[in-house]
Amino acid sequence: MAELRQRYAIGLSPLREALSRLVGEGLVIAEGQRGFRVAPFSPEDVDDLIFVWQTIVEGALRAAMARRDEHSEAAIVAAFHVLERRIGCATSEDPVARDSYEQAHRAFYLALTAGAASPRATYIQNALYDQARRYRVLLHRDQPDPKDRLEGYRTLMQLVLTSQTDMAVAKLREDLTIWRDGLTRRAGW
Amino acid sequence: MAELRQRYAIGLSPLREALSRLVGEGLVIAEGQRGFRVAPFSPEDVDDLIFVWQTIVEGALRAAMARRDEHSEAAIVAAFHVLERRIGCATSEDPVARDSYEQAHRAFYLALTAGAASPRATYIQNALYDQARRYRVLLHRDQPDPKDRLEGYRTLMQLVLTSQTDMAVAKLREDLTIWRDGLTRRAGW
DNA sequence: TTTTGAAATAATTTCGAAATTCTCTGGAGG
DNA sequence: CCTCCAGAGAATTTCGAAATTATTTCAAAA
Repeated sequence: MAELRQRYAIGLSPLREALSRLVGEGLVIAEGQRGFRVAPFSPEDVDDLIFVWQTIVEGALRAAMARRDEHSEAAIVAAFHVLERRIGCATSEDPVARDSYEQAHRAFYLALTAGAASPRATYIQNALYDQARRYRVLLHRDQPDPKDRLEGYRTLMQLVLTSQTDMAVAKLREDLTIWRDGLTRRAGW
Repeated sequence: MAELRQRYAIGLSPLREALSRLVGEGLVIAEGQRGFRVAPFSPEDVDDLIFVWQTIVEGALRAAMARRDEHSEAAIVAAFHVLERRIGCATSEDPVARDSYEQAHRAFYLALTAGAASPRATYIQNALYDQARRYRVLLHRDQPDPKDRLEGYRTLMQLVLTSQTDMAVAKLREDLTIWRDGLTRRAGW
């Protein structure tokens, strides 16, 4: 705690409060009278993360697509457009540029399910996205070609926009499986 | 804050920390420099709550049933047994007795999906259960006959134990719909 | 009469120190 | 040689006061 206090130049109270909220988001674990610690990494944790993400996104996506909202569809196209412009930043060395890509990437996935109009699903997706980031950085060096990834997102978007629900869900599942396998190989699990 | 500090006889630090964690569980909302407040009630919130609950439980239930774990099945039977013994406390006036029923009720639902072995799904289900409690108390006076409810749970359990996945999911969905309609009628929405 | 602005009030937020709790070390007993 | 227990040390946790920020009130001007 002393180290963190110095690093961020704040007192104990705001530090404890920040950590408490990170507990709620699953990034930090608190044990009574034993302080806070970073949530542990493990292959099982990755599987769990992917399982819940898959479940929530599939549910939200089906709900969103069942509604067929015009405004939501426009938002998806808009989010993809931004993602397209920033795809080049995905492998950048500049943290600011990479962050701008990550933001667009998150926004794209959120836009896909925004039509479900579920604040809780959005909140959970955001939390899971942050949790996945801890593993994503492990893959930073060896990622697939940005161009290919973009085409994957385009395919997904088009499946959503043309109401091919099951195909879209399958595409999501496929992407997650690829990601998981890449991570598993990279980490040597 | 002064009132809460008096009520629980604690200082500001633990109070703030407790509220921060409730933020993570969705029971409290924090606005910067404007303090904490109780998360608002609304018909839309009920719909969202039910939607996410339905999504998570369905996903976890399918995963759990796909595994067909012997130990998990035994845990379900055990949890139902406890629920059966405490069903009488459901409409009790004694808060302690009612709490023991609620505990068994929660444990039963958690047991159904425990086979999925997903810490995150369990965490989310617990959080949603706590959130639903805020609405459940509104229905406390006029609840269906405990005996009928117990039979509903028994049916659900048997569907799970006999691997009738789709039927079990349908039963869950039906129960939620009934609950929602009862709540909507009771609150005059 | 309505609006604007400033002072007063009341809230949230932060800080540093005190109190409690846990962990580690060293030694005695089995 | 291993186990158990007590004391010193280091951590977390809590407290009350100070500082910051938001809200309300009241008066003056448009």
